[in-house]
Order: sequence, then structure tokens, then C-alpha cells
Amino acid sequence: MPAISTRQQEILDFLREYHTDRSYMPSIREIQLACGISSTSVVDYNLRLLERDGYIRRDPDISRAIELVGESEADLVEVARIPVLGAIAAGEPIPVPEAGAYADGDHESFALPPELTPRDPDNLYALRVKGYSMIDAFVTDGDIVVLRHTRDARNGDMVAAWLPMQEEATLKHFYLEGENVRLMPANPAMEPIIVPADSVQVHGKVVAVMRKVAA
Amino acid sequence: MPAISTRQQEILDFLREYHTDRSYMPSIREIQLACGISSTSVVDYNLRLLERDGYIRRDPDISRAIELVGESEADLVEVARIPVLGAIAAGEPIPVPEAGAYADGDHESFALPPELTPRDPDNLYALRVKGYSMIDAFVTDGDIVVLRHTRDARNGDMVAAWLPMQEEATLKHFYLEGENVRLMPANPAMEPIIVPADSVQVHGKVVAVMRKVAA
DNA sequence: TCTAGCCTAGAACGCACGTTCTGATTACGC
DNA sequence: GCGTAATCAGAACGTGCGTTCTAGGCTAGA
Repeated sequence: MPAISTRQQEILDFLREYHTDRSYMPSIREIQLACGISSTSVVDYNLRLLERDGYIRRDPDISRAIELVGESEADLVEVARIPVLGAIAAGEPIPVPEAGAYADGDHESFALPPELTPRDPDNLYALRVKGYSMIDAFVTDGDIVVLRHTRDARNGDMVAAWLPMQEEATLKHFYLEGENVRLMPANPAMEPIIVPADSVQVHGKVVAVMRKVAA
Repeated sequence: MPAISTRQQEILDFLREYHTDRSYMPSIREIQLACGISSTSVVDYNLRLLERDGYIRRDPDISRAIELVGESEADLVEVARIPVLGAIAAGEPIPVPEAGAYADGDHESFALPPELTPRDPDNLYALRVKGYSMIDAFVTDGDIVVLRHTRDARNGDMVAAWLPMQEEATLKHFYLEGENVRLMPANPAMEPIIVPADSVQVHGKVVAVMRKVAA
């Protein structure tokens, strides 16, 4: 970006300041007044240069249609807020989302970036992984797993399941085979678990996994 | 908040839609046209009600001075935009960020949620993982690894390293021990690699890992 | 049926505001 | 010096745009 004159810098600063106060942009005459410029044509001239150099964008003939390009405005992203309902660990039952738990502020929440958000962002919740029992799903201690609450999984889905007989929580690929359910580790080197279908509680489908690596 | 009529809902939706496209608000006549309303006074009337009920704020006599209060504005979160520079695979050299690659729009970018963002969000970039060679770091094919570009790692850091002799890229914990570097898999069951310090190129520290699980 | 309240029409008013035209002033290279 | 380009002044023009006034269709309750 080319360098800009002090007057252009002054205008740019005023645009930012004005926009943070109100949520719209000043008119040409307001810029003129604030920056002590004698003529609207001078404002227009300098805005024209700022647009040419890529600092702002303007729509002709439209009031207050100035847009600051780049800047922090572009880094605002709409994200889905997901409640962290608790922890998932090998030997502990999986926390179950009560009705209305998705939107309330009772739980710590987590912002899921749009790239990881499914098309339908409803019924999502997150669990913090405790322990190292799910490394066969490439998931380790401290990870956040994002789940969609559903009881009917389709074959191939990665699900969070609770096995009441074994008293074990696990993350596995789900395959219904007649009377039985085959739970396949994501890591093909590990052995599958095959249990009767009525002794598996599917708590949700895994949608995403996130990990913050300790610095 | 009181309930609103379908016409008011329509206007509200249009305001949101218009504002995401451009960064300013529509004029009364644009609302009139878009919502198929026959008179500007009807638009004004409904805007007046919307303001009374707290859905919007308006500044009198000022063009396009409509402000959406609360609402989706609230789940706009400031996130760090991170460029995805390429892929990291076992047998391929690791893409290196050129100067100025962080802010430009040349690459696909990724929004890192604030919970995963380090205190200092500079010099971050992301790589898409290809293949299954890094499962010992709990990272699998398709994952996104977020890296901080740095050449000096501290002991214990998880780093992305390129071993020119072996022609291998890997994610390991870094330990400098005299002349040698010990690269420890995150999975303690795996064996460490010990190589001379001058035959390791550290490309960056791993900051976060994200995975979208196939539906 | 009458009336009151809510919503919708259509048109006109008048200032706000982007644009443009003509000159003046300054800055800079030769 | 002189000439060209960049910047600034002032004023006028045309329209964008919020506002307002009057009035006509609804629905519901007396």
C-alpha cells in the first residue's frame, strides 16, 4: 500500500473513530467539519485517493457508503457457541445434555469456527477428554470433542458411546450388524468391539475435535 | 421483547442480509423495494415500531442510520485468520511461509477460535495433514495443524520438523541434548528419534490441532 | 352498525449529501 | 526562472432520502 498524506491519515482516523461510536459512517460534510477542511470537494478528492490505494471502498451515489477494508472488521466471524457440558473419560458415564442446555449460559462455552461447523449447527455440545483411553480415535487428554446429540447413528459415524455392562465410555465408528453393534476404532490396527445392540448407548455423533497444544 | 408482525420480521431479515453484503444499512426506499412495500411511510411506521420494541436503533434525519441491537451481533467473535499454506506429509518437505504470507489473501484461510488462540497470535499458519504417518502425535489424515513459525524451539515443545537426511516431515516433542536432538512422539509407547542437531530443521511450534469428522 | 386501533397507501416537502465544474494554491523537477 | 502535476477552495447542481400529511382498508369489540 502506498504511503498516504497526513490529511488522508486524519480522515482515516476519523472514520475509524466515528464508526466505533455510531455503527455507520460519516457523511462527506461531517468529515469536512471534523477534519477542518474548507470544501467538500477536498474530502471527495482525498476519499478518491484512499479508495484508489485500497484503504477504503465506496459505493457511488450512496450516503455514508464508506467501508474500511481489511482492518479488524474483517476478522469478525460469526461462530457457533457450543456449551462444554463436562468431561468424557473411559470409566465415567458421559454427561447428557438436558433440554435447553444448548443455549443457556450455565456452562463454559466454546466458539466453533465456521470451517468446522456442520451445515446444521443445532444440538451441538462439547466434552473435554480426560485420560488417554481414546488414543485409538486420535484423541488425547485435554482435547475438546464436539458432538451432535442424537440417539440414532448411521453406519460409519463416529459416535460417543457408553457401554453399561463394561461401564466404559468410548469414541468409535458405529456399525449396526443385525443384533449386534460393531464399534471400530479409527485406528485400523486396533481390534473392534462387538456387543449386543441393546447394551450400547449412543450419546451423539462426533462432529469435530480440537486440541490446544501446551506451549 | 414483544412479538412482531411478519412484515416487521421481513424487514428485520432484510436488514441483516443487506448489512452482511455491504457494510452499511439500506435506505428506506431500498427496504420498500426489497420487501415489496408500496409506501415509504409504511417502512417508516414499521421501523418506528421495531425501534420502540428494542430491535433496532435509529438516528433521526441521518441516512442509513439503522443499527441492529443485540442479536447476532453478539455471537460475532473476533478470531485470528490463519492462512493454510499447504499440506504436511511424511515424505514431503514442509511448506515454508514467505514474508508477508500471514496477512495476504493468497491462501485459503482458517478461523481459529479464541479459546485456541495463543496470547500472541502472530506468525501463525496452518497446514493440512496428508496421510497417517503422524498418528503417534494423535494427528491423522485431514487434520489441520496450526503452527507458529519459529526456528528456535524450547525443550518440550511440539514442533514440526524436517529431517533432510531421512527426507521426512514429522511432528514430535523437541529436546535439545548437547549435540543431538531427541524427537519424542507424543505417544509414550513409541520410540524417540535421536539425530544430530544440525540435521534437523524446526519449522515451527504446534499450537493447535483441529479435525472435522466426516459426517 | 359504529368506532377505535392497527396497518397500509400515495404524494409531497425539504433538507442532506454525493457529485462536479472552475480556479486558486502549493510542490517539485528541470 | 518555468511547466506540470498534485492538492485545495468555493459554489452550484441534482438527487438521495428521512419525514410528514391525509386518507383508505382492515379486524375486533360495543
